[in-house]
Amino acid sequence: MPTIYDVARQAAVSAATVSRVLNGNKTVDPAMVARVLTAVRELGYRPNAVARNLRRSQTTLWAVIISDIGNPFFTSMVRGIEDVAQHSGYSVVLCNSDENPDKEAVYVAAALSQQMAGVIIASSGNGKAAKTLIDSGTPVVAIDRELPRASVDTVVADNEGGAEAATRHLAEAGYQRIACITGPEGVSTADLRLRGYHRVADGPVRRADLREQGGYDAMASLLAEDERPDAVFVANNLMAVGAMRCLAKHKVAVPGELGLVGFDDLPWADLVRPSLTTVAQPTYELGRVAARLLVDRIHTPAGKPSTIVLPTELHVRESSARPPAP
Amino acid sequence: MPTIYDVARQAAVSAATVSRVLNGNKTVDPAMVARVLTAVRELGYRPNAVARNLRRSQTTLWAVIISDIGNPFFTSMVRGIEDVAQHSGYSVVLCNSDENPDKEAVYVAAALSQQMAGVIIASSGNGKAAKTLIDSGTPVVAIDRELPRASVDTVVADNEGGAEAATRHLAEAGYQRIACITGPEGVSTADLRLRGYHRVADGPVRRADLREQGGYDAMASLLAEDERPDAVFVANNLMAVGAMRCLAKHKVAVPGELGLVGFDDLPWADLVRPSLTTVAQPTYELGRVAARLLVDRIHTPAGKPSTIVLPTELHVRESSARPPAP
DNA sequence: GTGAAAGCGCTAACAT
DNA sequence: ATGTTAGCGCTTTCAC
Repeated sequence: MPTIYDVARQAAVSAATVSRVLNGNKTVDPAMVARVLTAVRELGYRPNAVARNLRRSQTTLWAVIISDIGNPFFTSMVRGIEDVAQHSGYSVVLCNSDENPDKEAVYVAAALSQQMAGVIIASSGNGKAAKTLIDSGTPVVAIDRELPRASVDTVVADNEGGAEAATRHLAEAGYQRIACITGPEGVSTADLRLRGYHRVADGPVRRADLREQGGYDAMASLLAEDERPDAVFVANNLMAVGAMRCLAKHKVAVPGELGLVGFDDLPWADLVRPSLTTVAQPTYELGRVAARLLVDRIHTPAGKPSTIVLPTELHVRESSARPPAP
Repeated sequence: MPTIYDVARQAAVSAATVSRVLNGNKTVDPAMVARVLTAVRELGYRPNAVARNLRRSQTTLWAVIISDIGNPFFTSMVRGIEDVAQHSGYSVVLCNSDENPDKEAVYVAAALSQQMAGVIIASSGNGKAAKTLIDSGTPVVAIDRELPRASVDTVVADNEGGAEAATRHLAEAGYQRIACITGPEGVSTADLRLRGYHRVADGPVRRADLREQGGYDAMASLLAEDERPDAVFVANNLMAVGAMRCLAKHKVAVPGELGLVGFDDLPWADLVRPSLTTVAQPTYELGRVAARLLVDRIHTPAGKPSTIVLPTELHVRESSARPPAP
């Protein structure tokens, strides 16, 4: 790999001049610019970003730490982030923590030691890992999930309101005994959606990991209750799929015997049988807003952190239709 | 941020000793090790990975360049890669090229200038970008899609065989006029699956981008033919979803009026209405194998590249059921 | 407008 | 076993 000195020699200028040309410094003689550019092309020179980052003690990389790469919710969010990042001259590296706080800690440490320009994080833990980031002065934006006890820019959906709307929708359709399957305690989305549910209903509650299997198991446990619920609000899309699978397995008719609403839309919620009523979040927009906050924070490290709450939207489909009169 | 010299001063040793301790060099006095570790903790010291990378002129980072983060096929693959990487001491950064060769080129350039230890790539273009990588000596593994005109380790599924099996399945079910929707010319998966299809059938063919909308449009165009096909083999999962949407929109009964088979399974292929017959690939395994090849290649840069082909499996569901007798 | 020189933080010869 | 020293490739004062 040729270095900047090789280019300098080839173009018969100093390394400083090459650097200026490559960084778009306007005070360079056009003739020299041409010579440098030619030399760069001839040698196939590529600046060493590692050296540059060391010298500047910063990079143009963002770490985006998400908790489940298999969840379409996150992938759409990432798209939103990427689009803004690209426009603002940053590259995005994606880190998948897999709902595992240890993995998350590893990625946080990496972001730190790699001098990432900023981090967008949907924390799967108590935010302890994220705290190191913030303390170190790295610009951080929390997305989807709030960071407990941390003063940091945050972008979330209206979890409580969305959950309330979903539960109310079930109640108004005539369901009597509405249960709730939510995520682990301490994950802000899980707690807030449970709270929204509790504004309307007070049935049996299950906590599960936020994956399909968790939803399956939780639903199985609800079906085993003496007095079965006649509707369930599931606070996460993947768990809702798991719940549906469980209901299909146990031959429980949806919405005949049991009504179902999920939180987070799925790209194929309308194609499944029955089609799934969901609380949709503006995922792409969530990503865009978070990215814009991060850009601002990088430019103005001192400003006061802001929290932005985006509205949700209830998509009514078959799974929550009015139950047959008793 | 404290540097290694701050730690050295605090522990009253040299920076070299701190470095030795931190890198697990066994030839350090246990007493000094303790002193250094204490100092590290007291100062909250974190090694600067950028400086280390510069000095060692290499990193422990892999770039994984995929073409569509929204496709569950890729996310499962990435999991397989991550699991092996973690075991081998590497971290994975994910780059989403969005089926856009320009974006891909940007990420390839980044991987190069960031001195990535290796790259796993599912190229969305002609592999021109990837060529720069290989020429520079960066260890590269092609996954899912072959890199044309490049001698490089490769892991793919049996695209031709899988497509042949899918088409034969439709033919044996009694379908007479089987069409094919495949991807862009030059994308190896698209071309090979088309070839597999042609081993059995010779109906109308459409090429579309590999996304849902592409499948929708292609199906619409097939429906507009004078002589409508009575079955379609769709060479990609997302396009299959688009095709299903189109058929639902036009009220074409599946499998009553038209049989359908997709390539690449979907986590919810069994939940949609009708459930979708697919050619499943061992996605997770694809990732694991690619990662293992990359580890080997990093250790043995000179060895001869190998190509590994993993078998596919036909998952028969409702969408391809026998058509009603004419 | 251009070049010389210092230094980002770390590691690895080399010397002791 | 430990310290001294040089240098990875780049950017950025500071002179001229």
